[in-house]
Amino acid sequence: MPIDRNQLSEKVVARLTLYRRLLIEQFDPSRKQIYSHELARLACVSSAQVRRDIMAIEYFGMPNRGYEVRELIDDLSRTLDNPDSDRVAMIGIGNLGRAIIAFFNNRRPNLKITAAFDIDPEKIDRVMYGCRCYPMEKLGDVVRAEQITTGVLTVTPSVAQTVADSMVEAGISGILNYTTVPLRVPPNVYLLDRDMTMALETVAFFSRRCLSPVPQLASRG
Amino acid sequence: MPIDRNQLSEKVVARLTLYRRLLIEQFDPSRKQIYSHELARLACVSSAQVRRDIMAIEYFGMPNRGYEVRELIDDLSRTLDNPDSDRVAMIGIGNLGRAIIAFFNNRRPNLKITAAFDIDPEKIDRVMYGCRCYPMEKLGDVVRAEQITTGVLTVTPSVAQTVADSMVEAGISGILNYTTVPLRVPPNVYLLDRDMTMALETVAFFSRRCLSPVPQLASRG
DNA sequence: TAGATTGTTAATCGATTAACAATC
DNA sequence: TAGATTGTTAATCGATTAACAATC
Repeated sequence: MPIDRNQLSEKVVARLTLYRRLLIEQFDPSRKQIYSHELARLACVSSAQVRRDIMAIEYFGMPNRGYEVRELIDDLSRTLDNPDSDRVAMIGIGNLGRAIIAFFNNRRPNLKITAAFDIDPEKIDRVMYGCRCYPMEKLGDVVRAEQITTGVLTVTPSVAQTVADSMVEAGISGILNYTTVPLRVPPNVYLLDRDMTMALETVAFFSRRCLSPVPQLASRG
Repeated sequence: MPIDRNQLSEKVVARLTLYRRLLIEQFDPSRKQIYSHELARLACVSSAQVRRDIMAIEYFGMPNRGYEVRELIDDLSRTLDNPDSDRVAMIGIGNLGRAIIAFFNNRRPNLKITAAFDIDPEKIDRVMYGCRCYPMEKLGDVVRAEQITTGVLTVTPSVAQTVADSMVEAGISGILNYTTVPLRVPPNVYLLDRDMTMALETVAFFSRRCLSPVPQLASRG
């Protein structure tokens, strides 16, 4: 029975992607099995957390034997991956946009940013790290033609909401927002805000007292 | 009576920094008062959320009058700002590190990255956006000399934990982690993980769920 | 069998929402 | 005074933790 995607929370999905990466990249490949506490150590979470997350994708281990690594990776991929592979667009090619493209298209071949958009005429038609830059007006056309579902937003604050609106109109249903502007999107579009200013100000605040904030651990992602 | 910093959660602090920025940058400066629902609209949160957050810093508005903007900004600053201004270091000057330095030292004068560290000899002693680059071995000395409390980590995954350890040893008590490695830090050090890979994979996952054959247009405007 | 690990259930905790009373 | 907004209290919801039973 396939997993119900809608049952998985943002945090769970984020941790599951981490578990898979750790299993592939960091776990001793000669080992066939892994215990929850081993994975927990790598991911810096509790072992109960790991077990609960894995149960959420309906894969089950064996008492005192742990989890079959190969099977676990496969089940994680079945849940996390799109059969038709995701296409991602970068909107805004400033310093940050370029850095993110370089970051992904160097290291993570399974998650590729295929198109980029900017208003600067000098950048149009350039290709960086296998990613071509189009003029902003072409956003709708390219997104539809290449069936892009996800967009990373790094434009200047003043146009952030406007550009986000046209992304939604073009059919993008997931936005990773690196601008400093809180975005308003319809409920059927998934939005993740990664405001760097807020992040650094928050860290600076808590670093002063050398005391962790009261509630939960810092959220990953 | 001063606010107890330790009572404020990570999320509340993040929203408070956002409210302050919105009040300063986006709110009509001729208006003396603001209602919670106005601020809520700018921040894309509920008005109850705004009221609760503001109550957390023990500033109180008046029924049917709202909040005094000037007083509210001052009280936010009293809670959020360090009297001696925070000093931030960037550790690792790749594409991402440079982009973040440019981002902050251009736009946000009140939060300056004063020192950078890298192992590449070519980068040593260069100055970018008012931020000087030192060799990694000088980390401890510079951090102590400049009284740096906060660090942004953008080094390659293989050395992330080692470098984080030396940051902690140097006296840094807040780390903003942009690497893909979950870090282990002592409980008296505040850690915020901002793994871009996890973020993009999570957005890609949920954008699929939202995908509908006929994309719904934004209902607003 | 004994010990370790797994999955399950109940308890706890925090954050958000809803309902309401207070007040300008 | 009436209406709108504020602060307070109770209810709800979700996530995590703790205690326990099952099993290899």
